[in-house]
Amino acid sequence: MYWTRTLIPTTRETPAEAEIPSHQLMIRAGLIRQVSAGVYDWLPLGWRSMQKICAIIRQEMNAIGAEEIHMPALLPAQLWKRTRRYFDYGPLLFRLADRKEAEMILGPTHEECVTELVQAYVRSHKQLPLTLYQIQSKFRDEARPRNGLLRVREFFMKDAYSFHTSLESLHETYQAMYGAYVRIFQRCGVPAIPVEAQSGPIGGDASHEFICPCDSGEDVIVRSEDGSYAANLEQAGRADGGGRTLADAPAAPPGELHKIHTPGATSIEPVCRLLHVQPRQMIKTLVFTVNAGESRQWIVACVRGDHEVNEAKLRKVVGNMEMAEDRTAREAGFVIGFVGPHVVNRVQARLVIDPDALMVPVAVTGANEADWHVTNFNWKNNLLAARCGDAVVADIRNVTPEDRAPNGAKLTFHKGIELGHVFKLGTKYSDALGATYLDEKQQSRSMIMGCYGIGPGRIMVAALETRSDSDGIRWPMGIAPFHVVITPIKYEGRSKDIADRLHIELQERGVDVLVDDRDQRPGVKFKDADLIGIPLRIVIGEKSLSGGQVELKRREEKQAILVALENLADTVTNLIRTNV
RNA sequence: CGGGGCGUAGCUCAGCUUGGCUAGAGCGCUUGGUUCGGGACCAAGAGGUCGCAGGUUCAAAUCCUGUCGCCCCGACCA
Repeated sequence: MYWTRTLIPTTRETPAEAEIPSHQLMIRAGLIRQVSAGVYDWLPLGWRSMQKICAIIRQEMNAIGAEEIHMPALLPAQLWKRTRRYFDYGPLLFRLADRKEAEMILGPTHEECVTELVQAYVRSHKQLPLTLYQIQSKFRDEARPRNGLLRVREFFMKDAYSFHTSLESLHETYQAMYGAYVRIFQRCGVPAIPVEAQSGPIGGDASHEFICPCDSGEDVIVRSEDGSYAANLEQAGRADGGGRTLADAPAAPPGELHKIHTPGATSIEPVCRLLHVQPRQMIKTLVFTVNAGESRQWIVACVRGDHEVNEAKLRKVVGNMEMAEDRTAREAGFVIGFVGPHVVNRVQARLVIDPDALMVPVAVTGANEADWHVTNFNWKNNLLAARCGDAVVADIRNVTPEDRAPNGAKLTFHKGIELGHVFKLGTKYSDALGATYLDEKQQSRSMIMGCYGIGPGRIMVAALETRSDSDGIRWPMGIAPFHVVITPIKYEGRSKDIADRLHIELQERGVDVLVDDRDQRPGVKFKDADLIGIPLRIVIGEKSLSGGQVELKRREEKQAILVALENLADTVTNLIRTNV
């Protein structure tokens, strides 16, 4: 391809709205252009890279026996109502109506669609296992799209779905996927750490995320120092998270519950400042609700003042709850901002106590009265004596750097970008949509499913975030828009002839070549070549040409080497083959 | 959804506080010339509904109201 025949709108200046490096570079190098919040055009360079990423994904999917299909992005709402996700997915779901007022959605994921497809044609255990995948646009009406391609409303996703007659078969495919994912990220040249993620209905090791460690990431992963344990923050367990019961509450020291005026201090920090206590001496009390149809159950969750409630862990204890709405909670008698555990003496609620909160012998906590807290709170004195029955002790908080991994090792925290997710689904969708098969004994059974997603756009973001330098992008060879950029100092005369010839010669060897045929000063061409980050650059200039040579420079190295023209094609193809 | 910020040339921004005559700069673009190995220089040009609507005023980019869009922090979400 010739530079003047394509569209590579590089810019010297960084657009104001781009904050993270990958976003700035994608715009400056002319990879993408924003159309609206979280919606982007893919320009030629960006699209070339995207297609290479997708090609790698396809090869690895096909290699483990997954078969590509394509499903629509536009889906009938009806299908999603059958699994209730139409209601459960919330405002993240794009909803629209067609001209007949029929409700439609834009798919944020395709479990319903693929399960419905499979139930239509697969009836026998002889047809299973089966793995189908697609690479396709997904739509999510994100509350706040941000950070360029990191969080967007329309994006590509590779989503694969597998169907099985047994957990063993599911596990086999899961392992194959896991292996394929490792190879995909490796071939794309981005680091990706598999971490334990929330496991859903099957439990155990049923879910892994692949995270690229990077400061711009929105996820937090926790690793043990010895590298043997890695999980996302939501999932991360700790060495002493379980085992305690109410009976372990520290004995009651002497002293009465003491009310103290704390006007306007509705959170831990101001209370600590006002009363000169440490967060770890406080008990943080949060109110959640479980809405089961018409009935509503209140959940009061207590963690130590310096800890955070982990909603996923709490959900495992109490079922599908959510943070209580401020107004309704107040109406029910919770003085939001000043709630203490003993509120359960007044309002019917289920109490869940984190072990560390339980072990605070004398605590400061809310007085259940606006602008008041209490000191000298003790579980045995002030609560358990009366209401031991409904309370449970459970690990419901995020781990902190002070915690130890389940295996006892020290923990480290990293931010990262989620690139992919493998997940054992179970029978949630096959049950809801009737995806059943007949087994050898003519028994009808629900298929067991797994699902496996990758965000190709995020792979690109991760590559740019982790490899760029102050001059611009440094594409990994495997996903670079072009392998080589040929930069004639002057695109005329002998230099032009050689550039054109090399272009053909390299292309015939399957090399992707860009010739900078612009009538520009060399400095401009060099700066642009660095910015768009093509891994190899061939400079054709009088200096070396007189000796029958051209300069070959790798983007990540400062120095160019001189290569004789007749050896160039071999040298280039070798470099491409040996570089990822 | 809560908080903050911004919409002026293709891009980055000034002008707005204190209303005033023809709305500016740099980059980019066009033409001509001189240059030519790390974002050249000279000259001449093209390019603007000042986001949109309404209001105040003799007069609005500037003040007021509404609205749309975009960005950031948080909440939500995987």
